[in-house]
Amino acid sequence: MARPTISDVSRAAGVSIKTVSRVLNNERYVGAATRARVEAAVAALRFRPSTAARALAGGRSHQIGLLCDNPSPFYIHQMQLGVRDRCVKAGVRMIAQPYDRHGGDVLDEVEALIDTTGIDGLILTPPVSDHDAVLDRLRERDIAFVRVSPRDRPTLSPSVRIDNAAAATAMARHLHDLGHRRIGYVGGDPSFAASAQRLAGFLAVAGDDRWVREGDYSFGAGARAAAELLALADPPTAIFAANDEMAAGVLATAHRLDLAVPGRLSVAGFGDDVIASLVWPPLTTVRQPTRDLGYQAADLLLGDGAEQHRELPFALVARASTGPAF
Amino acid sequence: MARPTISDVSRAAGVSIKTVSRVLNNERYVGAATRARVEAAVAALRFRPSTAARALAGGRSHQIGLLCDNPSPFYIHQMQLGVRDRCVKAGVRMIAQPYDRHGGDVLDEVEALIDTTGIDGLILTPPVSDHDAVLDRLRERDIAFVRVSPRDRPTLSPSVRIDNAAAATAMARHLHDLGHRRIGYVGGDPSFAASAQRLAGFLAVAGDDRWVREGDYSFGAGARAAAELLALADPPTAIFAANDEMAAGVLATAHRLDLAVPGRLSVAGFGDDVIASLVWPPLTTVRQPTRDLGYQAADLLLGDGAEQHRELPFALVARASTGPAF
DNA sequence: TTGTACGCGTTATCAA
DNA sequence: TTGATAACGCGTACAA
Repeated sequence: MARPTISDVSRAAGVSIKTVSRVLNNERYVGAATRARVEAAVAALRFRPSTAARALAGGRSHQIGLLCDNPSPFYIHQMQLGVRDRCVKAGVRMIAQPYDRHGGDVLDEVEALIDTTGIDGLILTPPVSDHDAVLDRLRERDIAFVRVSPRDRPTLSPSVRIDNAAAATAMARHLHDLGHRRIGYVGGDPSFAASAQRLAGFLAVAGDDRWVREGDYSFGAGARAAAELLALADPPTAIFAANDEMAAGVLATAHRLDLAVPGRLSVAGFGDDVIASLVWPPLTTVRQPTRDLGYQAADLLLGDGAEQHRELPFALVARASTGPAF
Repeated sequence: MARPTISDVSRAAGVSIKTVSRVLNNERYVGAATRARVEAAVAALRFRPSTAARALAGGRSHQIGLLCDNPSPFYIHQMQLGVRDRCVKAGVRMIAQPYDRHGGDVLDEVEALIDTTGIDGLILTPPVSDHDAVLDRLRERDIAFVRVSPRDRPTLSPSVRIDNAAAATAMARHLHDLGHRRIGYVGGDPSFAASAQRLAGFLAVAGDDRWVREGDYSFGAGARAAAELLALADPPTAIFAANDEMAAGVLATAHRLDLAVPGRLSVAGFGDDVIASLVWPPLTTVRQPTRDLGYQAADLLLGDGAEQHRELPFALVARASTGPAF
């Protein structure tokens, strides 16, 4: 039994092809009885319209793209799940496109995606959300897009974000409130907008950058930065890393130096709270609601286009072992 | 400047539309000079064929699906990257479809995927690789598919796998060689074929199942099983968990009981070796070459169909802290 | 409220 | 080795 087509449905329902099409696309001017008969036929034949034919005839492909690369697979996964959920509800297919921000030509990939699939819109996550060449091309080609956590050009497109600076400030203040006065900070990959925002938020509390070190969101970077910080004459009593993976690295170094015990070094992170709860002692983290970012981004892209920007709340998840250290 | 079409290319190259099509599809019977001229025009216009039109006219969509759900986002991510790489090389688009093995109707999702996108083939990862209803439907509809790590029906389709039993045996033997005589085991979600295979491999060395406990691949399951095992009158001196996340859970319990120090409890896992290196002490793991599984699966699907099955090697990554415990 | 005719961009068929 | 023409399955424009 081959795949049914609209004309099969129209025959079964005793109406014209066009009427079936109207029902499928929720157009007005269809009698209730007619609509019911068509819907019954669609269900009976398990008919599903061909994306290819729709794209060719109508100019809409009912597909959207999701461009993702991130140091954390958790981030990518949650983002995919969030976007996917809303796509399913909207009857649109998500084309998740993992890409490599180091190798490869992103601009070319994006154009290939647009040209071959005919996607109706695109969701960009960092760091493509600030890739000017890509953004400009999307504008030229008049492709709708939503950016997740962009740094620049706020009016260019709808976007969703969390307030990274405020989140980092909240964590720094939390550590300060616990009694910490020398707080170390391990920064993230500067190609991500979030990195600078988090650092700024941290400095708003810390004041100076004596205990600030560079990182790149990798475990190794966290471990190395911690080694450097803890070798100082006046080492920090707490270290806040710009993501959970680096925080795990900090913790590994702390273990090596026998400092990973309650009352000694406190370690905090920022992220999806997955790694945070796997390591020991469990990290205190600023939890980023990644899946919600996906929901909101998809909603903005699939919605009526009226709304422009959404900011989501973050959560500070404090855990026992981050208590005062002296 | 709108997207160029074949007819733009044919005009630029001074040949017919059909000839351009021949070049694009690597068909025979195209003169070398003609081919060169067409290729030049394609490059100049940055032409890329529309998937929609190709699918409609030719019956091939140049798209394949990848159906993934897994307790580990690392697994999903690596699998997507592996499959994607080979798809790019083959000029085929990967439609990565994260699905939810608990909620939702997988069979329906698969059919929707096939009907709407017209994919030419499908890669199934556990646990769909053993979902009989899905497999039967794919056969009925004559959709090519490759399974990753299937348990049953070996002749049904090409497949790629690792020898889970041998891997678990290797780890058990490793622990035994280190001097461990009471080795605990935390099993995985029974809906995954790998779980039974790994348990069998473990038992081949361990002999009896006194220290075997059930798990579901979650951190909490590992933590609970470890608490149970370590409360026994004759507790294990090492615990081997069926994945790294449960191993991290075991470790958390060990920390709570002050056993996570060299010379006390040794903990081993199985997985992508990412969590393994984030926790402390670092786990000894059997590393599963997930990205390679993706490469091979895609190669089998996109290849000439001659080869049927491939088995990939695993690696035992031993780390310092898994030494003898007495 | 419903139906008819046409075209979207590509591949398949068949002829040259 | 090349080219003309008819599909593919659906949405759009317009007529009824």
